[in-house]
Amino acid sequence: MTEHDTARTLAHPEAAEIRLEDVLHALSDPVRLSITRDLAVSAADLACSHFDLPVTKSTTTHHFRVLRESGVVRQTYRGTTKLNALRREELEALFPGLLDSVLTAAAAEEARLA
Amino acid sequence: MTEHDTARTLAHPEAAEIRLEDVLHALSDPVRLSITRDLAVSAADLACSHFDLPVTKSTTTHHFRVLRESGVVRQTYRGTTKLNALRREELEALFPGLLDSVLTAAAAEEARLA
DNA sequence: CCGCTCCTACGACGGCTCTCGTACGATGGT
DNA sequence: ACCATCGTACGAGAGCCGTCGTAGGAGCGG
Repeated sequence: MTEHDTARTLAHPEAAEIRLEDVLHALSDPVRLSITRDLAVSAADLACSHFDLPVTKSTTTHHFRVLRESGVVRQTYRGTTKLNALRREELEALFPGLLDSVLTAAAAEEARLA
Repeated sequence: MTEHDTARTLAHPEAAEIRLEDVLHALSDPVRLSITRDLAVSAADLACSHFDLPVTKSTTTHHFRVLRESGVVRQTYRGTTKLNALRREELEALFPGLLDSVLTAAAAEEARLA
């Protein structure tokens, strides 16, 4: 290891390549929506292992890949852990208000069903 | 026919039964998003046959059912034709700003890719 | 009554999705 | 050097999804 940024890199779509349908599809899964909400309220990036999800690690990996490939999150390796961050600014520039309204809607629905 | 509202009725979810994940999933399909956009800019309700979609009638029926069962549209029979209307007020009450931001995002993406 | 149009039902097919288990690579600490 | 931890890859299975064709029901107009 020459540096600590020798980390493997992950394929992310450019902002211009992000497709609305893919974002909506990514957010239409309960597990992924939950991940997205957790990221939204967290100040710092979160490691995959920080999430308490009702699925196995294999499935968790799958969901994070869907979120990354759809452009919802950006992932970077940091040692053995992988950090996740919402691509807020980019999504806001592409689809103004969309992410916020989905997050608000998710919170409203949770409150409504509780 | 005793009246012209002898029309068969269709099962719609109550407002309280509408689930965010179902709405997002409904809107994540290009055909259904296109239908939704057309309904949004139309003053009156639109018959299924008014849409020029790249799929057969069978598939069109399927997509309208997904939209109806997810709570995005309300469908009523009017003679032989079936009229479709967005459930704007109900969706706005449940998920404020969501539909508008999706519609705006779809328009933005269309402009961006053109 | 007959036909026309609009839409539906059903079955089918290919493909994608969500899920898992097991086995493995990569990193960092001891 | 070793091992523990974190995440990945791969294969597999069950189920859903989008698509179609064909056949048929419901209503309208003649």
